[in-house]
Amino acid sequence: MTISEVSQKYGITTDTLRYYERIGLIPPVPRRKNGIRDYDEKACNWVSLVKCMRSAGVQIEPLIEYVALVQADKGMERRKNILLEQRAKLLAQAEQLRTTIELLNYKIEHYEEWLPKNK
Amino acid sequence: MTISEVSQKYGITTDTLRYYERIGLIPPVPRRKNGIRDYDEKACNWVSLVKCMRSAGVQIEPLIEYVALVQADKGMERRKNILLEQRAKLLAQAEQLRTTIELLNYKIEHYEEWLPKNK
DNA sequence: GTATCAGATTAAGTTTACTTTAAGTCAATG
DNA sequence: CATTGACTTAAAGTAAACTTAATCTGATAC
Repeated sequence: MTISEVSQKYGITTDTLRYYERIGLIPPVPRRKNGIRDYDEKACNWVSLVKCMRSAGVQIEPLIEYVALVQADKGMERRKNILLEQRAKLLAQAEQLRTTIELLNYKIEHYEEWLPKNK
Repeated sequence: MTISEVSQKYGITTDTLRYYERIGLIPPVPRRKNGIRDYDEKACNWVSLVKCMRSAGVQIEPLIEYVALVQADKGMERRKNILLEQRAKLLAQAEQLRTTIELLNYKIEHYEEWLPKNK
């Protein structure tokens, strides 16, 4: 799979895909002889994982550490801890989101009452 | 209320409070004769609102527009739309968060199974 | 009365996460 | 066989949201 196909499939620009690889957010992608990237299933799965994490707002730094540990096939405890830490953050974020959505619901209702009367 | 009291109350640095005011994210705060800010209840409520929105990830730009409209006491329709737009974004974000938390749950479980056996 | 400390302003600097630019390679098409 | 278009790298640039630095003012502590 070429980089532009992967780009299309996951909605990530080719620039960003190369950037992710360069900084170690995804492991090195297999290449053809001429140096052109040829994403296999494993590489795609990494892209998919990173896309999921990033669009939830997981930071790049901890992900880089995680990816490096998986590559080196070590640090199982540490890897689990990274996942636990990130999940904790996302849970807190979800809670904050809930609160703010409630507030917005309340405010929007207020406008709903007000607008028909005065318009 | 002084700026440092407000800072403590909401967990926002004084620098950030001044920054927010400067860019119009909160309306001008009342001052004492010597120019020192004296937050009244209204000002505090703005801080509280902005804190809530910002910690949920609502962008500054739309909030500035919203605050300006409220200040000018106009654009009710537009104001409501801003709130609707932001709520829609937060709902989408909440959904993405849910997906990613699920994925993390799954992965963490996997480590939970694996670790006791091999450690 | 002078030192220190909260508060003020303006402008420049920082961080995170990309994005764009510059410059080059290579395969295929007209 | 030149040109088009996708691919490559390295380095510089950008956007959003603060943060820090430099400098100043005025009130209270010793």
